Amino acid sequence: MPRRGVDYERLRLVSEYNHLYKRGRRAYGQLVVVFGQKKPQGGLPRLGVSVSRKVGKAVVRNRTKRFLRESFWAFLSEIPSGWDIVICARPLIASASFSEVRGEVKRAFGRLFRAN
RNA sequence: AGAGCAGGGAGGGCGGCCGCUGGCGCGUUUUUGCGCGCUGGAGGAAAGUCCGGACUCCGAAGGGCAGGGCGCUGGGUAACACCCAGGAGGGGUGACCCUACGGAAAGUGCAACAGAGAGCAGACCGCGAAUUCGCUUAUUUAUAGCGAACGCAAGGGUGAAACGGUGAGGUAAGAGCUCACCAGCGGCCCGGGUGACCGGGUCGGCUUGGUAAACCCCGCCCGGAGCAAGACUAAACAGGGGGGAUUGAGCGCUGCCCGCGCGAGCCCCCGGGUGAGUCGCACGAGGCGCCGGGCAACCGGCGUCCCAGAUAAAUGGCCGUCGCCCGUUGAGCGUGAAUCGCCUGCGGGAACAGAAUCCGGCUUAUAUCCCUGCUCUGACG
RNA sequence: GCCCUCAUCGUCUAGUCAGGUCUAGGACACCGCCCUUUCACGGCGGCGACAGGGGUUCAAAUCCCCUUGAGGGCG
Repeated sequence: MPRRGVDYERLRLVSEYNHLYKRGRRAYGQLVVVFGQKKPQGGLPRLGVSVSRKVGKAVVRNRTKRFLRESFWAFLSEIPSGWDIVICARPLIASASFSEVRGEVKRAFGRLFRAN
């Protein structure tokens, strides 16, 4: 398995999230909504995760975020470089297992990158 | 063996691969950063935010009113609405459990419906051969009967609640009207206890209801906001518009007053910009062990340990194995027979729940398992 | 994270502070009947709620405590 410690970064600024929500490309699923856009300057792919209180309590939200990050790392090699990704959880994800979440993210990524 | 009471504890272990995050060291790099190694990384409730503090700012934390909280006694504590010990009342056969448990003869208020009457109460049915009047019998009186006035509150009935209970005397009928005992209230005295209170004696008037999680009275406590508090650095926008007040105005920490402070340019609203980083931020009323004091909560001494610190926010994913629980396979074993236990194979399950300034409590949620002490019932000895 | 507010028929609300005439009132909606040739309007009647649990009280939508669910503010 190739080493993948370095090859992504995290989104940290509120303005970057808002920019993706307004300008980014979207892919809707039952459990998640994925926003994405290619940065003009390129670089490493960056991930942001958003889980609102509507999803559930703190335990559920934390588990959901871990599932989403784990899914992102699983398909990191399929993401073209220079993309910013935000994965938003939808309320139904609270009762899903990890394999279901991973499948959802895989399908959403497929739709998101299909045009490229 | 069954049922139960009280207290305490655990909240899966080990290993592999891939990852996340804090610290330290080394290497590399102009720096940000990156790599490697070592090491730390959720809970008993981290939760609800219901109390109490620490801490920070508001002026140095002042006074009064208003407002809020608490409420048997003694102790513990930084503090508490918490904890410990005790008292009283109530519940349970019992082990034990529960209690916002000051004051209703300081005052005000409230009590629907029903009922005669609901707070210095009242008379519907009823009771009444005393007293007065009328009528009937009747010459009149007496007697008897009926009705009314009047007297009474024992009995019936209403209600959540009806102004002590039982017995005797008393009376026309009755009534603490009188007496005995009992219950309850108040005063005084004696004894025990730090105290709440307990035990006993004596005297008194004969009884004086409920509600204070209604207002209130009494005693004690509380200034307000909250780490998104607050301090600093950097960057950026603007140097704007409207209004107020104009000399003891205005402002300064909830409402008012006093007091105090600032005080010539101030205040309020609108609009605009940045919304990045450092500190606060983890050594503390700290954990563990031993000894001593105390019934206990807890306190003191000594030794030892450093044990999460993010900021779109860290503990996860996959797998192996052992242990636990549930279901099930087996002409297996205890065993003679099992629905009981053990072994074996297969399948499934493992709760409540995730630190965000930090502590002490309370409350609520919690699969399963373990330990200690005690009670009741049944059987056997 | 910290600090607040609210919860009543299907919907919007009155009543809550000062507990009792509350088997909780009104409007819209819904159902049935009347009116009309029919629909609408109008009239009459009906259905239908105190978020859940406990406590105080003779008595709780109202007072107190806990839980649950919505909504808001603070950098």
